[in-house]
Amino acid sequence: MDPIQFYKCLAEETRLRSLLLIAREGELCVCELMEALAESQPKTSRHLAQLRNCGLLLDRRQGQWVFYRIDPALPPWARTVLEQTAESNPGFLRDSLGRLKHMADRPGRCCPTS
Amino acid sequence: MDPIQFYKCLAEETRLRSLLLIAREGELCVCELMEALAESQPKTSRHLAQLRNCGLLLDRRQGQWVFYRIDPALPPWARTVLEQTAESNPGFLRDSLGRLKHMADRPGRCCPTS
DNA sequence: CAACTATATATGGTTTTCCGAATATATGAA
DNA sequence: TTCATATATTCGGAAAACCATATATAGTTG
Repeated sequence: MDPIQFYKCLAEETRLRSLLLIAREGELCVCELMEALAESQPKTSRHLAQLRNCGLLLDRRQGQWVFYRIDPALPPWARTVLEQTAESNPGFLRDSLGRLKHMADRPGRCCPTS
Repeated sequence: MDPIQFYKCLAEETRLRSLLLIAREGELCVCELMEALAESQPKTSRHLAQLRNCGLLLDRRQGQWVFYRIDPALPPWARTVLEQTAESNPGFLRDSLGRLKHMADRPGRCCPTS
């Protein structure tokens, strides 16, 4: 994991929020992230694709939905960075978490999360 | 410290190398960083100014030289991020540290470092 | 098969970032 | 004051990142 590429991935709101939300929730699908972030579908999808291409996220398809999770191969130092950021900046995710909690009809997971 | 602004600062080679070198050495002047990074004077200076304006670095003038150090007000989580990055990516600074060690006529510090 | 939902991608344009070159400022020495 | 060194900043252009819109693909349901 190249540090520069890693930090470029974190240096944008949609991507950083997505990463921290996914790290916290274990797994989220695109429509859940759209709701949590209050962003358009193409924008959400595009940034998730970038995070997958850079090796930060893995995806799995379950029916109509695609669920993203942190790539377990992500090096420990990078995980630590994500954890520190989330723990020390609770306000950064507050609104997104609120919208996620209140979201109706969230798709169910068929397979246990990590 | 806004996480997005912080990560934008880290998402560029000259800036990330400068930060990690300064964190490791305690204090470095512009000409030392130019040598370590093998970059031009305006480029080096411009990125350092940006890091100072964002609250990551402080500077002090000593004679003809300007020494930069990590701003002690930097929140602990951000320091942790820098430490983790440096510790876990030794190769990232190898060449720069080599050039710094072999640099001739490095300016002396008059005042004790932190 | 058609219709619907969820997701992905392509296109074109706007904004941001980055850079080199030139110039300006500050300090120290003569 | 003049010269020399170290650093900062300005300017114009090039490159990269980002976005909204439109369209394509995949899966589900009927």
